[in-house]
Amino acid sequence: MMEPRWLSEKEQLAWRSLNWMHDDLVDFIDRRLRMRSGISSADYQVLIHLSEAPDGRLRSLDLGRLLRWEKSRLSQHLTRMEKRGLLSREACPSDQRGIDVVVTPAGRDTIREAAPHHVEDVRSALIDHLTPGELADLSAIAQKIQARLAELGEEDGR
Amino acid sequence: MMEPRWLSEKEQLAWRSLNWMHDDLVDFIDRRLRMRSGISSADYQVLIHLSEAPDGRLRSLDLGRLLRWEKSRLSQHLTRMEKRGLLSREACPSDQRGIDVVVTPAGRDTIREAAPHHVEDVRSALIDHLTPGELADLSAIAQKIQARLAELGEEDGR
DNA sequence: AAAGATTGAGTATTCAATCTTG
DNA sequence: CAAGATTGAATACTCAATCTTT
Repeated sequence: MMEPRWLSEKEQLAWRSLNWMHDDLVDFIDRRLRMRSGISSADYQVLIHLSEAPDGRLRSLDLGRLLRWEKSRLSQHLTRMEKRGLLSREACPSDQRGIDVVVTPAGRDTIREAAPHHVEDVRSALIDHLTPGELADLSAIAQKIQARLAELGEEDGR
Repeated sequence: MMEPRWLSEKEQLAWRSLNWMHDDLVDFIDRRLRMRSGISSADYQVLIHLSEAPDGRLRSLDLGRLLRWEKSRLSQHLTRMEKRGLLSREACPSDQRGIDVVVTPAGRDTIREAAPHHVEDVRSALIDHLTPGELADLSAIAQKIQARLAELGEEDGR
């Protein structure tokens, strides 16, 4: 068996830094949202997608695609948000199997209050703290890795 | 109230790409570890730190610092790994309040089998797929953001 | 009282099984 | 049977309360 190509110091640092940075970033954003607006990052994503859709309404299937969530995760999360009065579920007119998810007035109020602060947090932690060049580099690298992972995912599934 | 500085298309893309990339990356790494070696990424991190420590032994407190985990998360995770025979807990000689965590022979076998494949996965998904320049950029940006988040964390706590 | 660690309750996420409609 | 969605069980993480030792 071949001797494995272990990671160099630099490579280890890159891998660890990426993971730590992202953990810290997600932690920061989530904490700020919960403290100020009483919602999680997941809640925020759901509400943003709904509030940007025509009539604040989206088919559950489409919402799931936008969020890139598994169907059962979405279903459980919608149940919790519905209980809190942030959204409601209605029968889908075109396909009786589907469900329409609709943001409530309370949900609109919540996202209208939360969004400006959330954007400021993303700016102060990430966007405004990098040079335009760094931000462009980061964006390009992220997309390159994503494309690579899509390749690898196809290999796995084949 | 001031009109919020919404994110531009480019800024949104950077923010979304970073999140998607990291989610996909974590998913890929975790799935490969579970399929091939029967352990999660969290298990892997615990075992790596233990197996690199003298005598495969680490104080719970130190292990927690290395992992950057909350103490209760660590405790619950150690309980599960202990049940599976990957590690054991022993009384700490120097401080009766502390606990020593020790990797078992089974734990050593597991990590010895898993590590080379894991490193290959990190290489194929991230390291080897980027140019040295891109990797250096990514590493530098990640560290810069981490430093920024540490600043912001202090502001919050103050 | 503070430090190190564990426990139990509440919340999230995933997987498999199920149910209804196309 | 396939597609869209829900449910229940199993696992994971967080928070607050607790216990023991310093």
